[in-house]
Amino acid sequence: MTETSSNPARGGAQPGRIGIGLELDATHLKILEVLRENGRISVAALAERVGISRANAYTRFEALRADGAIRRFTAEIDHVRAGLGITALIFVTVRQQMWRQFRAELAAMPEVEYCAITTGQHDAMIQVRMADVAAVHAMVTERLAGIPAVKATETVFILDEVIRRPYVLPGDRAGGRAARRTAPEPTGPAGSGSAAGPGGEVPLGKMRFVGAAEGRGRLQRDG
Amino acid sequence: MTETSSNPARGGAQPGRIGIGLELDATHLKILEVLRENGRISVAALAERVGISRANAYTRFEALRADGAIRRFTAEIDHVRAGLGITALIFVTVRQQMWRQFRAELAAMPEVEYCAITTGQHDAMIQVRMADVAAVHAMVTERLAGIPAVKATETVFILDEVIRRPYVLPGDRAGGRAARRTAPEPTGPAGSGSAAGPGGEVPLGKMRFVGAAEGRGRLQRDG
DNA sequence: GTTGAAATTAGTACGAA
DNA sequence: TTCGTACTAATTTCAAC
Repeated sequence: MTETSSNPARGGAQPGRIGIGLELDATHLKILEVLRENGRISVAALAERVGISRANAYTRFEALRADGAIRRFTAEIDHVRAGLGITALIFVTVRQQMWRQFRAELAAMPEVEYCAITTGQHDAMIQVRMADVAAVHAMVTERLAGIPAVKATETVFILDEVIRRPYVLPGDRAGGRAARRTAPEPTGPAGSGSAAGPGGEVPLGKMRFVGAAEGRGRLQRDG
Repeated sequence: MTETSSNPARGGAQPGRIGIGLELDATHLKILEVLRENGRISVAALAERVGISRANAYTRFEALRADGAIRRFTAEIDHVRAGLGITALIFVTVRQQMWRQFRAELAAMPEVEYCAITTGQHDAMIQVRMADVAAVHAMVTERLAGIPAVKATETVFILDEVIRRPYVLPGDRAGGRAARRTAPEPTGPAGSGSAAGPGGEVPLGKMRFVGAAEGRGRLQRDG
């Protein structure tokens, strides 16, 4: 690695592209698994871990980058140590046909770590990291509220981040315990009590899949 | 870098720790900014970009790792290319006093990319990546439903991920356009007056901050 | 797809400002 | 503290197998 290491084939990974450029085999996935845990590992060490030759590792490594399967390498930073100890989720209802504006405005907000368009009651979910609660409040009321495309917002604070994995990969199948649903969980706690019984009936009634239309209108009518 | 590069001073970064181990100055933040964009950059190139000597860069680099400000380095992977094209958010209501079990079960689910404890209507938000919609359904109904600690769930699908930044850093202040809507914020947020502006009243009425108690009970009563 | 050797680069240790 | 330099070790590239 010399310098910026910008992805040379980014152009090929642009949205709208359909075809898959690269067939990912088991070796590719293994490489990704290692790289996910240690993005700074040398290709030589990577080859040893995956069990392939160095030249092969270099080839595949470069192919994964060129294909776009590996977007980039980054450092996981402790935001609390970095001075941004407050994390909040802002659910946004967007005025129809103002999506383009909404996205443009959002792109100009560096405090936004994540933004996804969702089904369900709201239209988008924004995750922000701030120095304090007041900053979140200011962000919502002064900035988001000023965007015409934003019809309404709902903010919740994140109290703790239990799990944070860089990226889930296929093959991340529950190798541990749990999961085997109706079957007897080995180490899993709670004996058959509330949920799935011996017969394996899962209480679906308490589960909700929220479609795009449901629930709308509660925050819809605003000034 | 030799091999796995496990953080040597991880012990000092364990949860519960209060004091700040390292005062982050402007140079540290600059290093983090570069590393966030290119986690595989060599320390030599890093030094050049930040404008410090190589020796200094090595010292600070190691200090940031030892302190825990840099948690680890990782590869950003295109999940669609990796075969996990469906992303969903699952909002979970957790039975009180069963949090420990909930967290333990969650830890055994590798498909979970992110899980945060939140205020608001629900208690936790889980983000999962799956190969297809059916897998999400199976995950919710067969796995989550089987956890006694899970009282109810609400699932929404992510249609598009507009913004995805590795980590927000202080100094990520809106330098672009936009935002300057009603109030002329200099740099930092949290101005004295929460909203307002010259003559610009911000419609606070459509904004909602959702506390921990509000809205509870809708999904609370289940079988 | 693999192995081995050459050239380049990275990481370390030291003294000086 | 930070910088500059020299030394050692490792990585990457390129070749032939």
